[in-house]
Amino acid sequence: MANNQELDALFQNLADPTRRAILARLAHGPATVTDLAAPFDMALPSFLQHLRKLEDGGLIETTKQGRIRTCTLRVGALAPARTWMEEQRLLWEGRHDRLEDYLATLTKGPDDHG
Amino acid sequence: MANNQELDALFQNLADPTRRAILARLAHGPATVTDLAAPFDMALPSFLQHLRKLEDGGLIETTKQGRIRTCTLRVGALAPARTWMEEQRLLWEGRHDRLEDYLATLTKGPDDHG
DNA sequence: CTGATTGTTAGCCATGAGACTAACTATCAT
DNA sequence: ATGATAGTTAGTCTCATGGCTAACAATCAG
Repeated sequence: MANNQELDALFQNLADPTRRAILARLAHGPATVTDLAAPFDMALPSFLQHLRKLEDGGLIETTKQGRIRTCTLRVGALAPARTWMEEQRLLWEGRHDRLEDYLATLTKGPDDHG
Repeated sequence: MANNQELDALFQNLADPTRRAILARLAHGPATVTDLAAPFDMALPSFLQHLRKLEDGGLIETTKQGRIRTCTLRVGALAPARTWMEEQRLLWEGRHDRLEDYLATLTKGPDDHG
């Protein structure tokens, strides 16, 4: 099971549309900073902050060669998030059995003014 | 495909450990505000803000009966997030074919200081 | 060396998140 | 009515986020 803080950072990273778009674009293959930044109506330094967050969160890797920095997706970085969601779904499904049971206790309560 | 803003709010909601814990707890069945709040070392108003965020984000539903507010999970609320991740994964896997190709272009570059 | 390209750093600013206390409302029990 | 219980509202505080400009560093082309 992933650490709480890891999930915090992961979901936090995914909570931004710019960063999700970056990931989606990188999914098609590596790209340079300038190429990545082009579609966004945003100053470069602002954009770099997003890249840094993604890198800090382990979602991408970057390497610099000359003045060109190339960004690559870190496949598998999303795994902890998927795992958490899967756990949730299993719990929810397990709960279905008990739902009817719970509803029964409600109608048996001392007062239902409907 | 889910809207960007919907995903923003969804992932933002999941980026907090308190809120994830609330969801995990609710996965076992509905609970009242006080019951939910008990395990957290946090003032009630602070806790309520989390509940409100979850409700605003459509992750939970709440109903009040007398002075008791009962919170319930909204099953399926996580679906857009799961869908986005699944899309990502498909893209990544599709990319694998082209990875070797890409690496080939690198080694053919003007300079590899390896 | 000069200048363009590519990225980086530093510093500023507005906003929102997430916590708190204090005071309040509404319900239930007696 | 009184008081306890359950939740709410209002207002404050601090810090992180995400944007900007301006200036800088480093590399490549000529």
